[in-house]
Amino acid sequence: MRATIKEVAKLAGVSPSTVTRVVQDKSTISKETKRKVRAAMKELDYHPNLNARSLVSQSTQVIGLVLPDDSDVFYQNPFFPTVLRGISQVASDCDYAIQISTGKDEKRRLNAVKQMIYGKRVDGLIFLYSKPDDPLVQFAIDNDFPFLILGKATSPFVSLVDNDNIQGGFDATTYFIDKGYQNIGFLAGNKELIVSQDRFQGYKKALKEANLPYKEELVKFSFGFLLEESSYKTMEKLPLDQMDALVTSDTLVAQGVMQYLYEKQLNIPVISFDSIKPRLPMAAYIDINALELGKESFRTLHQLISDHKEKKNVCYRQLIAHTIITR
Amino acid sequence: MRATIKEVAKLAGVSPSTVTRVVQDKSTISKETKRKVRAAMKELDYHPNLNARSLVSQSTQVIGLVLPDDSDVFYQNPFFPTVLRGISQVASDCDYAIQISTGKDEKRRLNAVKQMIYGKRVDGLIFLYSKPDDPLVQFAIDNDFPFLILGKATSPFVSLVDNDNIQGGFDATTYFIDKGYQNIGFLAGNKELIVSQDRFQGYKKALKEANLPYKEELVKFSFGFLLEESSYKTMEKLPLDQMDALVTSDTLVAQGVMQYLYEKQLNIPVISFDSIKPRLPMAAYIDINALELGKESFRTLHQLISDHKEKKNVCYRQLIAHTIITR
DNA sequence: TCTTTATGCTTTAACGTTATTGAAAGGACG
DNA sequence: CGTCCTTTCAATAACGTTAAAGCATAAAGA
Repeated sequence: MRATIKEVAKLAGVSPSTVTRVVQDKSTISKETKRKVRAAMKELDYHPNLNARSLVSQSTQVIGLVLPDDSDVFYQNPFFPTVLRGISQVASDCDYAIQISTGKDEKRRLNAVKQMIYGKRVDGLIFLYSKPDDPLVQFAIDNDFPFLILGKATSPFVSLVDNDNIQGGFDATTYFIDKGYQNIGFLAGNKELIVSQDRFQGYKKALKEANLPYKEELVKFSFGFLLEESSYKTMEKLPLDQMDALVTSDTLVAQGVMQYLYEKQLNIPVISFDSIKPRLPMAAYIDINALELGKESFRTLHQLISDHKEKKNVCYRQLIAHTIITR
Repeated sequence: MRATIKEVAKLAGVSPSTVTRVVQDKSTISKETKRKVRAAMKELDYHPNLNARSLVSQSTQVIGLVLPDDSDVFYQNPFFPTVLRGISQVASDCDYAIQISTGKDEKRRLNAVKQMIYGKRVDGLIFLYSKPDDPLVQFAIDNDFPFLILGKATSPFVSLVDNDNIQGGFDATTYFIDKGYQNIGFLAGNKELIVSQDRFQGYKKALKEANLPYKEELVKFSFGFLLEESSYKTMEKLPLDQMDALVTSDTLVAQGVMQYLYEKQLNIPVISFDSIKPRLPMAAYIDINALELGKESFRTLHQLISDHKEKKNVCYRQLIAHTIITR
């Protein structure tokens, strides 16, 4: 049986609350008392019961991670483990533990989130996905619970951490401009996605600042369930002979593009976005720095949690810088 | 502020312990009392404080997942999210939550595990990796804490769930034998790994049962940090002209092999092991069923936890069947 | 000398739940 | 009519911790 704080107190010849004060190391305690208490803790191999602590202190030092549905592609994405690592690294440095919530369907996931919040099992939540009108996010809002979305905004006034896609599109395009290319194409995935829109916006901005003309015929959006294949096909519609470089918005798009270029024996330099080093021979890629995204998520949530304790109602929106990696 | 059990009791006109009994739904309670209590719970939107519950009941309904080091390849492996999904599915059906432990280095991860066990934050642990003399596993053993390894045995008497690699090697080889091939090669990764050994054993067993001769020259083990490349090179040492089919032990090995065959324009059918559908044009692959591996892990741990409560000291070793997927 | 202030510790009362014990009420049975 | 169950509930005492308030003692200032 594990030793309790009372036994430590008795052995050290002090009261339980003194042991607490030594553990917390915040109040004024004499050297001698500290020594005695620490010796007693060591001798009895004392470790506090965190449930008891959470019960009285109203805080758990645990955060919850809300994962997307099982079916979500996110799961197969190397982005996910990397973000997890980032969160986990900072969390463990701050002595926070991580609880995750996932499940077969939305009902179960909502249930898990309810348990976390109602059951007082976590101090805050990070949503590792973003979709409009998500009931789990809404639940957190309704309960005035500290949370943050890693991704796009789905409602006003929610905090979030995301990568700067406008800047990304800008940097990708500028990379080619600096190399002297004049006719730079742009091929993105689903036009409805904010990611695509933002990167496109960055693309246009780069052209404008370099005083290069925007040519509509060099821009295409592909769509379809199999993005790789639809991008392959969209390539056929682009005037490749008038293009000397191509910015793509996505790993899958890039894969379709590269496949096409390889088969047609074309040599157009391509830049894309990814969170891991792409296996394809691209000119360069924008590394979206999933690790830092994870780290900053935790830091921001941490801030949100302490703000919440002080009844402050704030909203943080952080954009994480990427790195451009050239071959 | 959240309603407590006392307020529910007062509203329903019963004692707090009666509310508990209604929640647990195990004792004999009159229909009428149940109705009143449930109505009160609903009206006050009551949800129990799980920390308080855990404190007194000495159980948390949470399990811990111990992930490997950040540096581990496992992280980049699609195996990981799938196993996680499997665990999570069954866990959520059993009303268990999941806490994860990972971190930059072993020291931090050990710390996290200590917090989980000492702090009474979880009822059991699943290790999502297996390596010899792991201090975290040893810690669980020393503390007589219920746990299970998803993977190979590292010490005697530890419970585990793993895929049946001997059977896998056997089935892979038999697949080719049934097709009429007589000269089946075997190429594995690191010979020291139990996985390689087991699959090799299955390979030999299949040959023997089919009364085919075992030809040592058709068997090679490659090794090196970059398994894909070393496998590519090992291919040069195999007498491919005397071989009409090849069993490989691993996705990465298979990738090197396929690359080699593609470049040399050779047409030797290959079979490999994987947890997702391989992108390469292989003859077939052994799907190691990561989802079921995860599910069974939780079920077994669940059993271990209740065994532990009854002071039973048992050791389960489950092997999960794979599926053979042909093109 | 008397008050103030700082230091160091203890006492007390929670936090919100559940397990245990036992008691009241009602019925069955000899 | 008393005894013995059953059923149904309540009272009480934990579970292990911390926050808040209070009480000494010693040092410093007036």
